[in-house]
Amino acid sequence: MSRTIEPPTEQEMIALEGAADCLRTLAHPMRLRILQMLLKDRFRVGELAEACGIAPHVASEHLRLLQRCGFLKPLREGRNTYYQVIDTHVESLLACLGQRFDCGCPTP
Amino acid sequence: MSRTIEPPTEQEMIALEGAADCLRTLAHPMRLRILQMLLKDRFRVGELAEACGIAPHVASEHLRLLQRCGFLKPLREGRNTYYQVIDTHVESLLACLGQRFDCGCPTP
DNA sequence: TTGACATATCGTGACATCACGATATATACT
DNA sequence: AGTATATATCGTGATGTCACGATATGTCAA
Repeated sequence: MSRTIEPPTEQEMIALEGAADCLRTLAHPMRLRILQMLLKDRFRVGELAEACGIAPHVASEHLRLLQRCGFLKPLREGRNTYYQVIDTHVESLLACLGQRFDCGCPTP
Repeated sequence: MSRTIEPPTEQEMIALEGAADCLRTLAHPMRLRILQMLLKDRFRVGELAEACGIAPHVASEHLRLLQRCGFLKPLREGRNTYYQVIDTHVESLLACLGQRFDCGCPTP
């Protein structure tokens, strides 16, 4: 009946908080769609906004959040900003999601 | 420069919303820890609470949320309730997370 | 039946997230 | 310089999440 059960260590807590932070960032339909697209190609903010049916400045905010988690990197070209995925784990995460739902990485 | 860009269809939106819902549920340090533990063994509510350093009724609430996403199933035995993982995708999802952070599925 | 234990639910207040409009910056074109 | 385009940032109000205390249900044991 009694198993040795320990509360989480400081280190464990930090890792869990980090993972939860990233998941919270992923946990938005439009941010998922943005990542979906960026896994296939690079896109400008305006294009992503259009593809999500949202205003450009809202897309910009989503991109800022995704960037903060280290998923994306902006690449400025003239007055356009292209975003691209720089985290290799994003692809496998979205692939896992795609197995459970009809989204994530649409593997053709 | 111009690519054909379509706003998301109704069906895509539903899939994305569903995925985001589940991610939002996963996106909590204690829920992640609960899933970690339940992937290895079955535990009672009180044990999970102790392992997370939280009050039993708070753990119960987390379990309810995880259950609502179809991750868990309760198994009543007397006055104890054991929870177990019933979604096969949880393991691979947590494994992906574990690769990026020092958590998820601690594969020994 | 009464009391103790395990779990679940409810109401509440603190705090975070979200999208919007307005505005700011930065670059290109003329 | 002056204007248009592309992104980014800021302030705000609506809505959602979280943990807490109090309370309810459900089960065993005496």
